[in-house]
Amino acid sequence: MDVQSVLLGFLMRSSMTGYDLRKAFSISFSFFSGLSYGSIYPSLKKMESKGLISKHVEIQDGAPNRKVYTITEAGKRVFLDALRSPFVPEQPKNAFLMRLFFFAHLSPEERGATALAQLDSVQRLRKELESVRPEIEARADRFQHLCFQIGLRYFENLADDLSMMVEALQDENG
Amino acid sequence: MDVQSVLLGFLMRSSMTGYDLRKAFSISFSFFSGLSYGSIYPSLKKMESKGLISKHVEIQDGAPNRKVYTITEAGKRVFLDALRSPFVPEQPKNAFLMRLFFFAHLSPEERGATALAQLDSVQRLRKELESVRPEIEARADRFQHLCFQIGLRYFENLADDLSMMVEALQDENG
DNA sequence: CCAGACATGTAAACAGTTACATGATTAG
DNA sequence: CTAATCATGTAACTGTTTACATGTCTGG
Repeated sequence: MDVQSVLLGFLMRSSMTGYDLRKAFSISFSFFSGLSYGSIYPSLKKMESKGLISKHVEIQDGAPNRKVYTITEAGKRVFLDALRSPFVPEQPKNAFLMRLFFFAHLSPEERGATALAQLDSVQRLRKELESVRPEIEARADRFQHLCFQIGLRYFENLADDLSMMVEALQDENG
Repeated sequence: MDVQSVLLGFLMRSSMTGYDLRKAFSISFSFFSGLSYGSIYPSLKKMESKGLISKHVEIQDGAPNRKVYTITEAGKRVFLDALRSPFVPEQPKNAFLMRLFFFAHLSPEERGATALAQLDSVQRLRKELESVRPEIEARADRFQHLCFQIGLRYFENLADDLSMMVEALQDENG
């Protein structure tokens, strides 16, 4: 799903500025990496020129004027088409699995330390996710609820795999 | 882990051509998406100019000459450093989760069909992975073995989540 | 005879991140 | 007083895919 479709999706709910969209994304998809302004603002510009969204400028002094975007009928059609289109299943590039693949080149100590570091960071992400759960679920519909659960389970499964590995590696260190 | 480090990793095992490297990658990391020539050949050129690999040309007639690359001592150091470097935990962008997030905009039938399609494609990937298992494990060390198992389990977990979802959506359709 | 493996590479296009540039207001 | 939040945007860079370009050999 490309940036434009995601932005349209959020605009289905309510009109927003680029700044707001970034926040909405980073809250709702806290298990993903964020969306940068460098990709949001150019996308909004493109979508406006294609007539998928319309802009309303709120004059402010001091701060830059707020540009509030609203999805148009054409935009809604494009969004729904994207949502219905068949998708190609994604295969994730996982940096840890790639490292693991070459683990034989490291010493037992280095392997243990690397695996432990990965486990730690996965646990940290998982706890972070759990801590924002109430905030997310407060405004989530049942699908968004499910989405969060699947996202969370992904980290839980990964953590399980990694703890198993850490134990195995510790055994070999004695 | 970037393309260059991965290529160096494979060259640690034996000298190869760009063509061979692509095959090695697509076999070993069948649970990831592949590596294209458009990213392999330029990477090899860069690494050669940095002295990380050296080239030996085998003249062939008819077919283009084979350019066999061998990792240098400098290349080995760079590879090992990359393997030991602390990594940033990755957060996957999962297109299906993004769609799921906006599922409320679809009809119950469309939701069912979309989830089923995703389940199908995950199952297909999983079966494919299972079918190449013997081929992979024949030449794998124990870490590569583990790597494969974790990759496989990722798809198994995903399939479990999805079947649960498909059932839930079928219930709502009656 | 045709598909697929072997083998190399470039160019254009596309997506996205990071860093830069600017500056007011507010909460601790 | 200082960090964070609000608010916009551009430019340079990096990485990657897709399509183009070329041609032989081998197995079914």
